[in-house]
Amino acid sequence: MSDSVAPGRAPRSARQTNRHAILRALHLHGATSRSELVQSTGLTRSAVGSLVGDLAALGLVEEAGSTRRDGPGRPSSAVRPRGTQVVIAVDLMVDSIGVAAVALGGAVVRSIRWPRRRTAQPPHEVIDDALRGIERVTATLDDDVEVRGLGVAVPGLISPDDHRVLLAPNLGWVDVDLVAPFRARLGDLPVVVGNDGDVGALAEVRRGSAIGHDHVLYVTSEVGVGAGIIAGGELVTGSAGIAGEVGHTPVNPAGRRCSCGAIGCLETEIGEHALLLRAGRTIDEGRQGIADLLRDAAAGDTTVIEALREHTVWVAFGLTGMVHLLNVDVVVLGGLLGEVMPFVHDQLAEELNARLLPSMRGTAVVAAALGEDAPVIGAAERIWDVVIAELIAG
Amino acid sequence: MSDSVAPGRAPRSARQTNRHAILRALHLHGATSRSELVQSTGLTRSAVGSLVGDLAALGLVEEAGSTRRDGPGRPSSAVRPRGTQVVIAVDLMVDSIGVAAVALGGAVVRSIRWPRRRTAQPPHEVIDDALRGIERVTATLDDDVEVRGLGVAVPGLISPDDHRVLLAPNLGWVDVDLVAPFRARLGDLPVVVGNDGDVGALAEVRRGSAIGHDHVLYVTSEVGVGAGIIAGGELVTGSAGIAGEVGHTPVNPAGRRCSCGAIGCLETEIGEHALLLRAGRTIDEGRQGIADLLRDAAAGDTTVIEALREHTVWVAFGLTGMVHLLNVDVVVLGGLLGEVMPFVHDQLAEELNARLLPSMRGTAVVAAALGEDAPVIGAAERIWDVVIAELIAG
DNA sequence: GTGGATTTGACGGAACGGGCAACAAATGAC
DNA sequence: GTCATTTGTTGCCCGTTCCGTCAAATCCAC
Repeated sequence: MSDSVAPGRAPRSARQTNRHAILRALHLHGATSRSELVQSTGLTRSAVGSLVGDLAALGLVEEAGSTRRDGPGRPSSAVRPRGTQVVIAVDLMVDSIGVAAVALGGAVVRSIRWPRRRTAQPPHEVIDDALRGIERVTATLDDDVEVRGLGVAVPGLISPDDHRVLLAPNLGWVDVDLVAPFRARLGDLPVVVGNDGDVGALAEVRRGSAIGHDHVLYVTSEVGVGAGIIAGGELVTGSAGIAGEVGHTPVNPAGRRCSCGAIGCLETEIGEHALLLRAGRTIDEGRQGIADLLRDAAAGDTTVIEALREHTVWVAFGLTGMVHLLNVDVVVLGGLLGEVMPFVHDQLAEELNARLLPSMRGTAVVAAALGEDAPVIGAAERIWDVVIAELIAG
Repeated sequence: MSDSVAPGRAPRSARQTNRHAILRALHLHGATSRSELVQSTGLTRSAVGSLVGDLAALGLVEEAGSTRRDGPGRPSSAVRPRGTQVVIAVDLMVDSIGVAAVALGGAVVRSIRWPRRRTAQPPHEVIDDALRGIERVTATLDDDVEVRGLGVAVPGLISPDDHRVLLAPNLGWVDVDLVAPFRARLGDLPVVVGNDGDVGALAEVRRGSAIGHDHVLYVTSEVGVGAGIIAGGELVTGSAGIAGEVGHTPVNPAGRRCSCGAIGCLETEIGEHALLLRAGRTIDEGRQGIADLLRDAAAGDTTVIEALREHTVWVAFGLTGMVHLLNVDVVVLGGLLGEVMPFVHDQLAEELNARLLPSMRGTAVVAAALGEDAPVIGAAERIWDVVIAELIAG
């Protein structure tokens, strides 16, 4: 039970809470007028003025120009996060590694991505590769830019306590510590490691196609299938931080054998391999095979279109249980599931709605807006949450 | 996005927050020494003393006697919720109606339950029936007892905004307002209506077999199957307040036709009717049929035992997806699923663990400790949360 | 253009609540 | 019985927000 949550040891911590509320609002919504801040926080003009002054003194925000054209009255000055504060985000995917510098407020300042061999590789090689990418990114940043933290997205199970990678089957990793090696090379910056499904959900709900929704299910598939859950506006990571591991849920007793040993897991029905096999192709083609397949679908290849149709039946089948359990506003599909959406959206919406209870038929299904960048952006959001809390305390 | 959450307009609202923290701790953990409150809240002795004084002046708590026998030092006085503050909780089940008076701190002061015909009945008849029960309960309360609110549990979909019963298939109700009629007869008390699965989960996590756990899945079945979710210590009710409606999730394409029109819903595999049919009995026997069946199982009836075995396979199958998605500490089974646990616990734990990912194999499965009282106790918890917030504000 | 209405920002005083330190009270250990 | 230890109480201090007032900046009507 969340019990020892110390209440606001007012007044000092009340000010922290209020500073946090303002900085968080600026991070999430971008430039905001001071009068809007007064309304959204419920604080008085004097309090907001004082708090914004604090944040400006810390170099986190700046006030610039007036903003308002509706009605009389003195225009309110705009407060916006300064672009000189960034975090670095790293996304270790199966096929590629992405690195980005993301400013307070969510702007992606720099972003690079390069391919990776889809084979098991020892962690230290991957870490070195990522560090070279980080250096390429930081080298191009302006001199006055400060790096405040590092966020990492990994397709695996992450310990919520010490952020070790407990298991990443698709990378071939078992119990890998990423925090120490990264921190050793980057100074004592705060480092956060998150599951790609979890941070992907966070990215889509803050910067992507589910903005403004409090109840969101994000499902993504490459080789594996993962999900991220937002309930009541908060990320649900589960008891051991491994919520959303839906890939090995049994769905088809008449299905193929899964890498986990069971028969007919969701992953064996809606993962990349499943789609390639349904279309009569081999699973060795990887991302390129999927790209080829989608090009053929666009060209009208009936075999591929039929494979997509079958695939979509199983996607709807798998989503039904999750939506019934969670009652979300919107289901966001990333990875392969997002890529095929242009071809299957109508069929998927129809099949899903047919299976859902009448009360849930309004549930929207959309493709991820951020595509393959979702995890890296989500990793940035995760670390920004931590950094904001730390900066405020100082 | 939960955005307009006004931060602590300190200092006044900080005091509310602190009062709330203390009263909530007393409600959840019962009598607590003042020094324990100092530790758990992080406040100073003076602040706790002042806050407890407030609560005592409001008639909500009392200080009585000393408590401490470990080591030297002045013993700390115990603070405990006063039993003169109660809420009324009502549970409208398919087979029965329960009414209880529950004190601050969770003690059940009075509790009655009487059977109901398992047929559709117009709402006003049920409400009148419940009101008579409420009067029977309140009539026996001491004169100095104050009733502060009413909580209702209903097996149906409840609007989170106005607490209307949008749909209760097993009661035969569509869009029923319970709040107005109850409030009309009980004065302007706060009234809260909740789904039986949701409040059942709350009851088990606060007063039952999942105390202390932050991530809990509660699954219950009578005729229908419902679930309640606790994630991060908070009840997850979903976008429209109808999370946990897992009964009509498709699980068995080769199954029977469900009342909802689909084939092989979870409800048609693990509901009461499913078990009765598997054992070769008719579905008209209702609760009595289940009681007979369990008696026969205890007596060693092999047909029934085989039916329970099959039933359990499907329970494990259904739970697998939910546990993979939510990664809970513990799964609590109520209703029929709890009643059969003595016969199937080992098989269920084994089958579930065999299907779960290795990282989740520690997930515990237990029978609900509160049995059929879970919804009524949970309804009391829901309304107490509201009442506590109101009392604190005053 | 000019003056009034309106909204916002800044400043000073007031109230409120928790932290802190000193002291009194209640117990166990010797 | 004395001392160490822990707890409750009291008075004072300090930080934070709130409130009222005034100046500044804009829109609008004339």
